Amino acid sequence: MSRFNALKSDSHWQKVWDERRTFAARDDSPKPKSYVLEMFPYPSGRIHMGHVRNYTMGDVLARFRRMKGMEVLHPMGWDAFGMPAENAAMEKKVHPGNWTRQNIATMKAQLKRLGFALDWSRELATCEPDYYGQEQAIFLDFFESGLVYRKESAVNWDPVDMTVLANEQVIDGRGWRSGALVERKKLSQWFLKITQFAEELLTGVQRLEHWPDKVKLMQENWIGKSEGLRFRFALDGLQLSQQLDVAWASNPNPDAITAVLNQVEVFTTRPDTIFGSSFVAIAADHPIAQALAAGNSEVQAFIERCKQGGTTAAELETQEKLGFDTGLRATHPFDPAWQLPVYIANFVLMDYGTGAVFGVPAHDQRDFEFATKYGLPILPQHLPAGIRYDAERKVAFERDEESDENVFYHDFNEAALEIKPSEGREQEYLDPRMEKILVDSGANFFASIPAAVRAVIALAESQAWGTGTTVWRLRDWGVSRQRYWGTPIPIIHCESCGPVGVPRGQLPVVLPEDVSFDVPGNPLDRHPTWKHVNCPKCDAPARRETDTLDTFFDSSWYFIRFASQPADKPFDKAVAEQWLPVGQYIGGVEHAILHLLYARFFTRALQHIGKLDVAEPFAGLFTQGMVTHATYSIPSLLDPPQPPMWLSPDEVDIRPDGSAVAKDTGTAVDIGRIEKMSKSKKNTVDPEPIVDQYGADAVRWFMLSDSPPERDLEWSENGIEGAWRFVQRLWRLFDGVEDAPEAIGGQDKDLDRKLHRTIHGVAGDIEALTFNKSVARLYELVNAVEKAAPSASRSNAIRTIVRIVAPMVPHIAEEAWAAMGEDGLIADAPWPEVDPALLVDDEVTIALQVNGKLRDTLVMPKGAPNETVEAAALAADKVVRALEGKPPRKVIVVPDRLVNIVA
RNA sequence: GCGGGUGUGGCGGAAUUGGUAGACGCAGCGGACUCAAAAUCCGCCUCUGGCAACAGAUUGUCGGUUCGAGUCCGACCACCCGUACCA
Repeated sequence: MSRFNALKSDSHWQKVWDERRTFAARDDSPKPKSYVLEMFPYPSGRIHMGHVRNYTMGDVLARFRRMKGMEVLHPMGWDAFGMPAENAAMEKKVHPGNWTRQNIATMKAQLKRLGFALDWSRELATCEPDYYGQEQAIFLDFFESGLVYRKESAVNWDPVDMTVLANEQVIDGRGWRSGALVERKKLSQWFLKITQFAEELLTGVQRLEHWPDKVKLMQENWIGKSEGLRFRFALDGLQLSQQLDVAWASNPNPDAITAVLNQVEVFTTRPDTIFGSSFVAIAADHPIAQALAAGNSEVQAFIERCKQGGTTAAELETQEKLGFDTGLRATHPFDPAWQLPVYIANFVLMDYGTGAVFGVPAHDQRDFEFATKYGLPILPQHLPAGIRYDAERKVAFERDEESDENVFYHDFNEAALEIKPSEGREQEYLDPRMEKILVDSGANFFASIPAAVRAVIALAESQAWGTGTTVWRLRDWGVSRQRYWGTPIPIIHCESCGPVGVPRGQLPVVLPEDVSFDVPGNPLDRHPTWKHVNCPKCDAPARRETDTLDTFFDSSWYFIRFASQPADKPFDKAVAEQWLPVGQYIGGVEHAILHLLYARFFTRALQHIGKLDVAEPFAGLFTQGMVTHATYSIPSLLDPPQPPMWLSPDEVDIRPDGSAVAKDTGTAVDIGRIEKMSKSKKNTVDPEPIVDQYGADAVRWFMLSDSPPERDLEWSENGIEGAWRFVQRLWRLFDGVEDAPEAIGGQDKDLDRKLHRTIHGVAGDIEALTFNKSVARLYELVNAVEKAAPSASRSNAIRTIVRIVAPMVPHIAEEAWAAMGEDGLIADAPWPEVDPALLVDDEVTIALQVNGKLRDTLVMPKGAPNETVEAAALAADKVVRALEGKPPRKVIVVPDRLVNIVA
C-alpha cells in the first residue's frame, strides 16, 4: 500500500489546474453565475494563518459551487497601497513600490502552494497605474457630480516631526517616533458625501437577508439616525459685556461677533428632559467659542487646551470632562427668568448636531460627570411608572406588593442614572410643566420616552421656537491623506479657477518614483517638480494636489474591477452587472463597519451617477473570526517611553514556568494580550514551513477543523498532526478501495444511510460555512466505513467520499480520482446526489425523565403513538425505581424524543 | 466612554434552535503488533463518591420563567473586535 506524497501531488495538480485554466471564470458561460470573494489581502510581507483561514473557507465554497454546476468567479488581488510600505521605506531604505511588489510576488507564490481555485487571470494590485488610474476617473466622476467637496477637518499633528500622524501612530497621546505630545490640527481636505446616502444605506442594510445580524446592527448604530429637536436659546448680552476684556472691546468687527453671540442653536434627542437642563455646552470650535477667543486670552488658552490629544473617538470620550464658563447666560425657552450658564466643553463635538447641547445631568452620564465637577444642579425629570420620588429626601422608592414595604433606591441626586428606563416602559414625568405638555398633547399622564419627545417637538413647532430634525451620527468620508504611497487625487489647484479636475486624457496621474523618505512628512509635497503644473482651464501656473486617497477608497470598488477590467474605463457596466452583486463575501469582523460601509456607499454613488445599476455590492456576507496569538515585546526603558520592540512567536522561547525569553539574547520578554495577528505587533505565524512539512491538504483540513469559522481562533500547532493523519487515512481508504460496487454486490443499509446523511449534511454545512461540522461528519463517516465489511455499499461510499472531500482537500481528491480511473478532473466533477429516502431513520431513541432528570432511554419505532411510548416509559425498571411508588402527577410526551414524568 | 460579540471537560468544540450536555478531534492513559521505534489497530478518558450497580454535581457568576434551560428573561464579571488616518 502506498503512502500519499503530499508535496509531489500538490505541485502536480496545481500545475495541471494552472495549465488547463481550470478556474478561469467565463463571462459568457451559460451556467448560473456565482461570485465568491474573500477580502483581498494587504501585501504585508508573507501570508499568515489568518489569510489561510480566510481563503480556505472561500475556496471550499467556490469549489463546492463549481461541483454544483455553477460558473464561479473567485478572484484574487492586492490591497497594495498603505502606510507599512512607507514605514519600510524609512526603515530599510527601499522604495515602497519595490517593497510592495516583492511582497506580492512572495505572497502569491505562498497562496499558490495552498491550491486555491482562483482565477489568477483577473489578478490586480491597487498600486498599479492601470488600477488607480481608473480609480482617478471615478473620483473625477464623483467630483463632477457634486459628491466631493472640501472642508476643514482635524488631524493628529506631531509638533516635533511637523507631520500628520495616523491614529495608529499615536501611542498614549504621543507621536510614535518623536514621543511628542500630539495635538489636533485643522487641514483643508477632500470629503465624499456619504451622508447624502445615509437614509438608503440604513434601509438598505436592514434588507440584506444574508448578512449577519450583528453586522447589520453595528452598521445601523454607526449610521445612527436620531430624531430630535433643534431650537435656539437667546443669549444674554449684558453679562457678556462684563466678561469682555480690553482686547475684545478693540475688536475691529464687533457687530458680526455680537450677531453670532446673540443666540445659540442646540440639538437634543431628549427634548422631554428640557426642564432638567442645568447648562448649555458648546464645542471648542463652535463659532461662539471662536468669537469669544478672538477677544479673550483665557478663552483662547482654554480652546488651545481642548486641542491637546489625538482625534480618536475613544480618546475624546474618555478624556477628563473640561468646561469653561463663558459668562454668557442662555434663557430657557419656557421661562425667561431661568438662566443657564454657557460652557465651552471638550466633550461636545462640532461635527454632530449643531455643535451645542443643553446638559441634563440627571439623565445623561457625561452631563452628570460635568455637573458634579462644576457644581451644577441635577434635576430628575422622570421615573419608571411605579417608582416614586421623594423630592424632599431626594430618594426614589418602589412599593413592594408582597411585603407591602418601600424598597428604596439610591439617593437620586447621587445616582440618578441608575434607575434606567427600560424599553417602552411608561415614565412618570415629575415637572408639572412637562405634565401639562403631555396632557395637552393628548398623551396620557404617563408616557413612554418617545411619546414625550414627540409631544415636546410638536409643541415647539406649533409655538415656532424649534423644529423636529433628523440627525445622523454618520459623518462625511474624509479621503485626503498626507502621504506618498496612495492614489494621487487627480485635482489641480488654481489661484483663479479653484480646484480643477485633471483632464481625463492626462490620467493616470502617476506617482513619481524619485522620492526620498529621509525626512518625515509627505514626499509628494517636497518633490521639486511634480506638483508644479499649469491650470487645465486658464493655463496659469498652478499646484497639483499632493494628498493621496484613503486606501479604503481603493478597496471600495475592487470587486467591480474583478468582474470586468477593460483597459479604457473602470469597468464595463453590462459585464460587471452579470456578476454582481457578490454572492458570498468573506472577511474578518474587523471590517464590519468601515470597509463594508464605504463599499456600500461607493456602489450606491456609482448607481446614483448612472455608471452601474447595482445597489448593494455584497448579497451575502460572512464575517470570520480572527486568528489570534499572544504578543511578545521588550518594553522601552527610555523616557519619554518609545514604543516597545515586538518579537514574533518564533523569536521567543516559552519556559516551563510560563515566562518568555528572547531566543537569541535570553532577555526577558513581556507576554502581551492575545490579539489578532498583525504585522505591526509581529504576532503572525507563517504557514509555509507547515505546508512544507504536511502539504496543502493537511493545512487546509486543519484550518477547517474544530473552530467555528465565525469565532476567533487562538493559533496553536496542536492538531495539525491529527489533520495530517486524517489525510493519510483517506489515502489508505482510497488506495485500498475494493472493486467497483457492481462487482462486489451486497448492501449495507446503515452505511448507505450514513453516507447520504453525510452528503446532505456537508452540503448544508458548506453553504452555511460551518466547516467544523462537516469535518466532524466526515470523521464519523470515515470511521464507519473503516469498520464496515466489504460490500457494494462500502465500495460506493469510498468512491463518493472522494467527491465529498474534494472541495476541502482537493489535491488528494484529484490523485484518488485519477487513480480510480475516473475521467477528467475532480474539480469539474458533479457533487454526489442525495437519496432523500435514506435521510430518515426508522428507529428513534427516546429519553425517559423523572422530574426532568434523565433515568433511562428507550428505543422505539419512529412515529410510535404517544400512549404506547408512555406505557413503555412507565414500565421501565429505572423509571419505576426513581418513582419510588409515587403516582405520576403528569406525563409529558414529546413524540420521537422524550417522556418526562412529573411525580 | 460608546457600539457589537464571545464564555460548555486538560484543550478546540458539538448539541436537531426549549427536550438524553460533552458528538467529532487534540492531548493523555492502558493494551496489541515490533528485537526496538515509527506507523497502525483496540480500549479508557467532565468532576466527586463507590470494586461495581449506581448516586450526586456540572455549560463565566447570581437570580428568574418552565414539566424541562447551554439555549428564553434580568443583573453582573472577564475577554475580544470596532470607534471614522492600521488594513
